[in-house]
Amino acid sequence: MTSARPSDPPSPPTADVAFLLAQVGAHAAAQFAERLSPLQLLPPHAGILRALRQSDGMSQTALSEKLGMFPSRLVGLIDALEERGLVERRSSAEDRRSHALHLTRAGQEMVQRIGRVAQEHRRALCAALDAAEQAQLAALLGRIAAEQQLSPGVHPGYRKLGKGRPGAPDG
Amino acid sequence: MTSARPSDPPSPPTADVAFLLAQVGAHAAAQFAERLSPLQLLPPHAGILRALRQSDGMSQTALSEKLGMFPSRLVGLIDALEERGLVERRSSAEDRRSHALHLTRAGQEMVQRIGRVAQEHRRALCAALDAAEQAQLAALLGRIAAEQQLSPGVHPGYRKLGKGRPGAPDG
DNA sequence: TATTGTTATACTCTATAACTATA
DNA sequence: TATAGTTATAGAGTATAACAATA
Repeated sequence: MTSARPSDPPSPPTADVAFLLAQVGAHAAAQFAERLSPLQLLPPHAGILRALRQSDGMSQTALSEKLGMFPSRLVGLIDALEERGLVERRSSAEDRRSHALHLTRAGQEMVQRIGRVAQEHRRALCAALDAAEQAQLAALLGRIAAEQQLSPGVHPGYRKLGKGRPGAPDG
Repeated sequence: MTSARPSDPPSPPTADVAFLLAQVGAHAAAQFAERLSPLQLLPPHAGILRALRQSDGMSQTALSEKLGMFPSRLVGLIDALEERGLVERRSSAEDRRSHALHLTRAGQEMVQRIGRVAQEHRRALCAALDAAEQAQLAALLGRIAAEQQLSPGVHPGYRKLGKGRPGAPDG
């Protein structure tokens, strides 16, 4: 693609902006998944850990709602995290049906490692841009995300859909 | 998300830029797929038509290479397009094994309709930004795409992977 | 009777492998 | 023997439905 210097006159918007968003976004997701694999985690695992760091002690139902995924899907993901000692299911005394989810010490450390991976990922992904430009990009994307009512920190790939098809490629 | 006014001092880059890219990108892809559904097309179909408009008469092998998908996957997709009279397989006289793929008149018209859908998609997706900001965003994304060596017009969701997992959510 | 979490099942998408017809 | 395209098979990933325990 051609780069645009600041002095270039602004060109009228084309549909390419939307395609570029989908293209670069899918690339970003794939790269992140790859960087995550040495930690033996899949992106949904990381999303769960991230959500728990933000609000520890959620029930599975609450978490599934927050992440927009089916409770049944959560089961296997949490199983894996619990087997590795990153997350703990504590059965509540009040309502013995529900499990409060807590990050263990190891889980908190894993969140730190994920953060470092994410930083390195950002660095490599945005190598073409300097710090100011990256901030500019973040600001533009943040405004789109807000206007499109995307929940902060929740990837659309987690969402459960009523009827429509899931997000297939292209954009 | 908070919006940043031009007067704000540039903040240092955070990993959020990468996540925002994946998040907004996945949203863009999902929205585009939804807008495409009235045309009875899936995103890969649109990708094929787009590629054929650019270089009409390719063989299926050449097309599969260009789009980064397996030839076997292409078969069903092209079947659907041919049944609807959008694409034509012309068997070559020289090498009767290979089929040259051509857009029909209806296929060319469908490409026009897809273009209009893409424009409307872009308009809705980038409603938060004015024309100059959209151009700015496109320029930044284009530089990332170039530096990351993404083929223009080719969505990573099409690619065939050797071993690594496909692009799961998050980012 | 309703709800939490779980298990079981089905469906979609796509990679891999086997096959045919040409070359 | 190799290649273009096709068909058949199998594996992820995830939604839907059925279920057990508790409320």
